[in-house]
Amino acid sequence: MNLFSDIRSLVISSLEKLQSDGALPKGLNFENVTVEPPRDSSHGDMSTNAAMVLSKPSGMNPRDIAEALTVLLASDERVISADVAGPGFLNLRLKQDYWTSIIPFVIKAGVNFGRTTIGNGIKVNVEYVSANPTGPLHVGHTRGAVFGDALASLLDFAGYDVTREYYINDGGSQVDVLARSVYLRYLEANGQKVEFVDGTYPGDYLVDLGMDLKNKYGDSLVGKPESDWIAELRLFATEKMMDLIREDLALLGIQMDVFFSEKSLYGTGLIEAALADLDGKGLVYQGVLEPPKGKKPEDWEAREQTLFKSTKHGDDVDRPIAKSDGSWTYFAPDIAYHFDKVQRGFDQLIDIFGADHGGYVKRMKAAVSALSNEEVSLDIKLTQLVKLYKNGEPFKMSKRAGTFVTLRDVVEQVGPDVTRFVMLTRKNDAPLDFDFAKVQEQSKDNPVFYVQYAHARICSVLSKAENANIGIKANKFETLKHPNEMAVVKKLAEWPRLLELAAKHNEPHRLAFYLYELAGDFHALWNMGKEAPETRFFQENNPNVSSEKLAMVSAVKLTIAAGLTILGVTPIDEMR
RNA sequence: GCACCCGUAGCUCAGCUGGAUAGAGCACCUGACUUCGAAUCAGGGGGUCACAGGUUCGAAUCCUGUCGGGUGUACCA
Repeated sequence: MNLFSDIRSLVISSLEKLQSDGALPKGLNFENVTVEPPRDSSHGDMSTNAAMVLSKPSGMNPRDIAEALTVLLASDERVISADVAGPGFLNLRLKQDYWTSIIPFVIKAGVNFGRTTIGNGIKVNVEYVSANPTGPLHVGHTRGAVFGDALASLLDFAGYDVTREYYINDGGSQVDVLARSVYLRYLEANGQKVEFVDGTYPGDYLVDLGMDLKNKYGDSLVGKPESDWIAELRLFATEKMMDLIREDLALLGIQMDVFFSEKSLYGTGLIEAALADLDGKGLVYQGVLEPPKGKKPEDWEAREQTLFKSTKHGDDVDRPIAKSDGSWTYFAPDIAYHFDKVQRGFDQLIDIFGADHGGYVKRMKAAVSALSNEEVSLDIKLTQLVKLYKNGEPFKMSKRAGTFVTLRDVVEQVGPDVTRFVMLTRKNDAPLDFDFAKVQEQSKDNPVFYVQYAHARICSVLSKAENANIGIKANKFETLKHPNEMAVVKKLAEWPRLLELAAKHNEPHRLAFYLYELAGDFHALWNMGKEAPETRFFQENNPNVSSEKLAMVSAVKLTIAAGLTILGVTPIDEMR
């Protein structure tokens, strides 16, 4: 139930009536006609731009269209008044009982309030995290993990058929580095003194793996050449690391549907098949790239490589898919991976990258565009840096020394709910400050708390009412009249619309901001009960009025719960 | 050099498909607790939406250019 789309339907059907009456030309496109809450509530309850967007295509004055439209709209039983304002805005005031009809609907829908079918079962693949399997997830991965997971839930709620996917980069040279690092730990377990040089991973999360290897092989690998153990250790270490990463994700309540191994693309003909597809479209050639301008020309050497003509699909330069020695670049298996996604029948692909991978956006989009004949869309969302603080002081981390802040560190300190919500209080492409002290603070300064507190307050008053045997009214809300009460009810009515927009733009942070606003409207109403006792939700001597107000706050509670659930945050009943 | 992201109140940020007088929070000032949970609320001051052009009925939003910040820039993944 979306009151805004209901009224939009009314506007559209009224426009059609004007057409059949000859007051408006036929063949107009109504796609851009919107019905939305006006910025300033003094203008009315809902506002439509119909007259303005149809002015040019119909060749009519916007005010003339608006005037004709008001007559039809004003005759609808839900409408109190329809006025033309400004250049041709049409402002509607709607009856109180139309707004309050949302309340029983919310109560019936529960945490499914706002669930829609606009996704229409479209198959969407959301790929996120996809961290190298060389260590535990750190705080930067956490943001991508939370964002991707919330986005996946949001799309699911909006009626898409969602697959959550993780691409394991287990095919490249960083896995050799991992294997060598584990080998060093193995030597250490055998009593040798070792040094972690040039690019090996010094983190102590590999100590246990060294011990495991010692238990398995004794000292039989000590002093053996790399060729004897590297393949075995690669496999062993990546499996262990993926176990670790799966555990880390589970701490945040994240469960992937698919873990896709890069390695599985090698030696199976899949890379060759993807590149053959591009070749068949005339997009692969042998060539030499221009040197990049403004950067270390002294290192530059002209090399002939296999290139993908990504410029044909919007990229700035063509991209190498094979090195000069003939082996694949990183891009080649990535092309094959996205080819596989296309072949699995997804209608839309979404990749979540860290902002430091922004340079790959155009080439990946070019690849998907080429591979799918422009039929599958790829949206790439970049998540910006997370800056850590503790009481306002920056929190240093150094990957070189192996002392980075892990996902586990964060979740164990502040809990999964706080971690998730805070990560969503910024738009994905804006940097985020994460202060360990602040996010645990129980004050208005902390949006997680503020929203949870509203939910808990409602639970508290509902349980009081229950003890007094006062129920929740199911229809006919006649006493909800105060502007602050109506503000809350109207806010509730906005939820389905907001959800659709958030899903359409792939922006789950909008839910977090909405919940903060809804909680604010609720807290304001609550406090009003001090000065105006007749607005209190629970009034023992007036069960009828109470049951209406309690129904309203129940609806607020359920909407908060619905929103938090999509974001992966548990609503809390009590905070004492 | 080029590409992408960003520039909105003193600070941190929202701002919907281009829509009306640009909004929150923090901080600052003033007020509200014998309370349906004051961990909250009400009110106040605070803006050249980086700058300059353009598109149009209308621009923080779209286009071009300039300035400033971040990220990335051919045989790493």
